[in-house]
Order: sequence, then C-alpha cells, then structure tokens
Amino acid sequence: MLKQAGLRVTPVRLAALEVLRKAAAPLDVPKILAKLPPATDAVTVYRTLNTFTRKKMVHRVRGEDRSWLYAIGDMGPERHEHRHPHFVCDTCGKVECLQDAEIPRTFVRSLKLDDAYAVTYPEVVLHGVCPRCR
Amino acid sequence: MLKQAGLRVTPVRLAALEVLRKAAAPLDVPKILAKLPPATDAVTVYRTLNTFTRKKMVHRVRGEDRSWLYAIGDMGPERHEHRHPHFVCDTCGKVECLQDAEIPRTFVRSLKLDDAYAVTYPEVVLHGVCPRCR
DNA sequence: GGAGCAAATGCAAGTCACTGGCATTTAGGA
DNA sequence: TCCTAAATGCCAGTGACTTGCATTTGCTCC
Repeated sequence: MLKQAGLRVTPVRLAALEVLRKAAAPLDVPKILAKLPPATDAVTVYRTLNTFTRKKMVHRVRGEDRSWLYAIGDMGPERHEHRHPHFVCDTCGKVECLQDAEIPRTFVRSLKLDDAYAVTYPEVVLHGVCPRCR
Repeated sequence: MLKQAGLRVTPVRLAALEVLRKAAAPLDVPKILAKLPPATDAVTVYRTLNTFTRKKMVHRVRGEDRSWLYAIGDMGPERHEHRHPHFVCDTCGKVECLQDAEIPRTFVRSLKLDDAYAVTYPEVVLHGVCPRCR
C-alpha cells in the first residue's frame, strides 16, 4: 500500500497503518499515538498522517470537537458516513448520534447542488436543547 | 442584563457584551479580544464568556475549526442558522457556504425525531471534493 | 457613606495540539 | 555496497485555552 503510493516503507508508517487498520472508528492523532509504541515521536506521526492524507491513503474527517480524525481507506466515509444525524446540545455542548433517524437518500439531490461538487456523504448536525437540559 | 443574571457589573463584562451586541456574526474569543480595549486580559475574557454561557446570556456555537463562537441571545442561532448547507472539501479541507442551496423546511420533520429534542436549527455539511481539487 | 467580603480580575505559569527548522539516519534504486 | 533523497527525531515555538493565587473591586448591609 505504501509502495503503491510511492512512499518508503518505514516502521512508523507500518505501525500507523496497522493502528488505523485495526481501529473500529476514525481516530485523532493523540489516540493513534497512544496505540503506537511508547517511544514513537509525535511529530513524525503528525507528518506521517499528513502524508497519508496527501496520498489519499487515509480519509481525514472532522471530529465533533473540530479535530481531524483519520480512517483507513476502505473504512472511510462509506462505513462511517454517519447516515444518521447528530444532535448537538447548545446548552451542555454534548453530541449524540441519532441512530434511529436516517437521512433520506434523496436529501443531497434535493439541494440541487452544482455538479462541480462531488459529494461523498452528507453530515447533518441538529442544534438545539437535549432532553436533559430542557 | 448582567444584574438579571445575578452577575456583577464590571467594565470587561460590559465591553464584551457591547462587542457581541454590535457583532454581525458569532465571534470566537480571539476576535472578541481584538475588539476590546488593548490592555484587556485574555484570561478574563475567556472566563467572562464561560460565565455568560453558563448563565445562558450568550449562545455558544461550534466554529468551522476547533473553536467556540459566541453570539448574544437575540442574534444567536435563529439569525445565524445557516439555512444553507456547507461544503467541506476532504482533500484541501476548505469550507464553503453553499448560499444557493436551501435546506428544505420539512427536512427536520422528515427525520421523525423524538419530541424530547428541541431542534433550533439544522446544520448540514456536505463532504466531498470541491471543484478545484477534482 | 463607609466596612467587609465574596466575586471578579490580572498576572504567571502550565497544558495541549500542532508546526517549523535542522541535523542525523535510513530505505531502496543504481 | 554505495549514495542520496526521503524520513525521522529532537528542539523550540505558536496559539488557544486553563489553573492557581494574590490583588482589586462591586455590592450588600449596616
């Protein structure tokens, strides 16, 4: 996979890929770092993930706390596309996955977007006040 | 307004409220700080805004990057509800407002959400690749 | 119109995610 | 095996934000 991208095969890269491969969900850098051997240099990991992103080996998505989360190719957007909306409570700041509600397949189309934009998936965040804060 | 919330009336608080009152859009702390008298202590402003948030005098919404934006009560979510979707390019990371596309009024209802959640506005972020990165 | 005190402030210092510079090491083609 | 560009590791720096603590200041109660 590294060779395919024209990158050298190095221990850090292999380890990072392995962590992402085993991950059940997209991870941010600190979480990745925690799963890597203790002596691993944080700077290298940041650079490694930037490289992976540039080479499109991983998907980089925004986390709820507005950090970047990384996920390996075949478990990227498709598997984690969050077909369900999220709910952000503007009082307590908590975020919930609304598993039950599904974003209609027709939704993106209904926006009548310019064809120049290639949408991979829609993210819906409902703002409001959660049951606990009302 | 401060007294109503059971807070003391102090110069920093008055100035911060004034800045938010005059703001056309939600601001993050650095931006607020820039509009305050030069000698204003950043720590105090952070604390002030946390206090305002706790007392529900301001709305705190998430910014595009990992930051909080603050807006005063009556120009909070309603006036800045971003009735239009946003587009995030997962290649270059840039965020755009898709002014032309409007989120259907019926959208939130169509999700058939639990009544316990009081939705003030829906935020839609389309992920994909922007025209420039294709 | 004080006096007293909790609340608010200001300053120093610390944390945390992340970046840039630069010397050293190393992968991998010749 | 050699050589070089690529990758790493370490240092230091940035920028947003927090914590601790001593000092100041609104505000209540006399």
